Amino acid sequence: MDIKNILAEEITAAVKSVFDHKLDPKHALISPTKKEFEGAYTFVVFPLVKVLRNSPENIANQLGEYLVENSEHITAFNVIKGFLNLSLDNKLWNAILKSILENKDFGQHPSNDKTIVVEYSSPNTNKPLHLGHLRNIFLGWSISKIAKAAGYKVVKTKVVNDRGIAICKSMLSWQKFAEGVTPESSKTKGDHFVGDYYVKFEQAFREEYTNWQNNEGEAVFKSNAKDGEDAAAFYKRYKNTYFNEHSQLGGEARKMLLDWESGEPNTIALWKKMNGWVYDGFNKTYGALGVDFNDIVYESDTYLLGKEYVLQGLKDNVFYQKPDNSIWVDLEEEGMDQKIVLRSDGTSVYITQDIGTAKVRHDKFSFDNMVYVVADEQDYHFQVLKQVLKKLGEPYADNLFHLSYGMVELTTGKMKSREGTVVDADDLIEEVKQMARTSADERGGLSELSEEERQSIFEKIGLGALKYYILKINPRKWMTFNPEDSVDMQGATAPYIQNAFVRIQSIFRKGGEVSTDWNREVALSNQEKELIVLLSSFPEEISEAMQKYDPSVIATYTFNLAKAYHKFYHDHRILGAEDPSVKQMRLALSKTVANIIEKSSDLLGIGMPNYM
RNA sequence: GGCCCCGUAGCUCAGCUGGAUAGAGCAACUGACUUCUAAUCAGUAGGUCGCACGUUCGAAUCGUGCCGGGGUCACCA
Repeated sequence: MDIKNILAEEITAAVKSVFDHKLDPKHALISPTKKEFEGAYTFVVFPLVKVLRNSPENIANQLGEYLVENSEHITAFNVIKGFLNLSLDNKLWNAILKSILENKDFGQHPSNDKTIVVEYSSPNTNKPLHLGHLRNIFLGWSISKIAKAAGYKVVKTKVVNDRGIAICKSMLSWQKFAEGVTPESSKTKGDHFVGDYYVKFEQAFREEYTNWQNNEGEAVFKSNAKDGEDAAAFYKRYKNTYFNEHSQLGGEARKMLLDWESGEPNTIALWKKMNGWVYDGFNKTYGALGVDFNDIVYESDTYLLGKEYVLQGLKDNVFYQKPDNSIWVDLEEEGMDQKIVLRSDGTSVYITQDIGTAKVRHDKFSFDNMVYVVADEQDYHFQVLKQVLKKLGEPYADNLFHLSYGMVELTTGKMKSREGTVVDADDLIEEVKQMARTSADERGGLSELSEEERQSIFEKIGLGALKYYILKINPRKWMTFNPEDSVDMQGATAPYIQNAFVRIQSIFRKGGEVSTDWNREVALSNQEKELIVLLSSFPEEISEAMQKYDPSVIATYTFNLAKAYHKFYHDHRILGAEDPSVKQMRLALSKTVANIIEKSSDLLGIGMPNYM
């Protein structure tokens, strides 16, 4: 039972009957009436003005009169300009409330027999997760939940970048400096432990580079600097070349990478050991965040993938080869550049792997859609990937979606790992929980609960606040992370939403009992109707969030629902309602609101406490 | 320079598949707790929707051009 559908049908019938015109469903624009006007839903008649060659007021008035006369649901109407505002019968409001209360799966769309693969998180194994990863993880998790609610079968996956020069740096650094210390012996979380050695490598390398600059580097500077380029600028630009051509440490790290690629047993053993430490650490973080995956792809398994497809593409003239044997694709007709797809030595580049991974995934899951949750600095890469797959004739190429999200910046500027201005994920998680605890202590509640229960509540509140703070913003936008705002507990925040839920739980603890059996003629207040309108729109909100790949749609919706409830709660007595039927209706309404708040928040990965 | 994204209240953001007088939250100020949880509610104040043209009954929303900010254009990932 969906109000908008009911109204759309009745309005279509009215248009047919009054004007003998078949209303285009696209023109059946029905939206909740703005608060300052009388009525629950509004039909916009402007699109009919031209075809009916009549004034908006006339059309609206005639339709209104017809509807009040002929519809059992519509009790009154008013017309303002081309807006036909309709009031609905109490019986309908009560019936809708009952149907939502009774439908345990309300919001869940029927299966569409489609599979969607969501790739998110995708960390490197040389350092711990930070704030930027959190935005990625929250978005990926939420989109997975939303897709499921929208009727998809969902596969959550991540690509672990577990190989390459970066992890070799950590390995080499550990070998040189650790003297056998392990995460266990130093009581350090594994990913942080390995990250520390990565930082140590960078420090040692910087020292080495500075030394070199003061000795044989000077000659290189003099012979290679561009006109007018000063030493600082030159050495900044030259850093990579130095690493590859002069550096002792760089040489050792590259040697390690070659050993790894050739499967040298000691190197492989060290690599496995250190990555194992990192995974232990990551798993703790994922656990704390309440997220998981169905499928994990390791780059070490896939980094050679895609080559065969590229060679096939070369045969099919999708690609072309340069004299040095490197293989390229020409996308200039599509407004893009020439891109390399296979190196001259025959090894894969980034995009080669992505081509391979896409194909393998399609073979494995026969997905209909795939979403890559990846930061917007890779917009161009995904445009290219999509176009290349299209050229290769992959049928799913058009169904790839890059959920491109903006960077998270700090109030002090960009996060830079090299400058140590990165907000660590684990630290942040601890801080937000602590803030929730401090806040609860300040208001003196929850003292009667066990420490275990309190801990669980603070996790929900603290993490909820953080998740909501990040997810409420449109993914596309860059955001500035303000630590104070992120743990704000008032206004458009998770705690505000949780508080609405908790208030409802409290009512039921104080003796409220839900029954589906109440007098269906009970009159509802405007606020009660508004709540029902909001509840009814939950399935649509899910569709919209899915269609836009945007969890902020759900975040805004959930806040609006909580807000409407808080207001209702303030202005109405529930347990102390004047009439038993009214009381039952309000209990049913409260229960339904709690259900939908819980489901809707769950789509954001935010849990509801029973007390706060 | 080419391509892409962003620009709405002091701050953070909704609204953008054209629809009513552009909305929230925060911050500021005022008020509401012997009452179902005040992590709440109500009120006041706050706007050249970056600028200019155009499209039409109607533009924050669509188009074109500019201005400002960012990203990207590696045999890195």
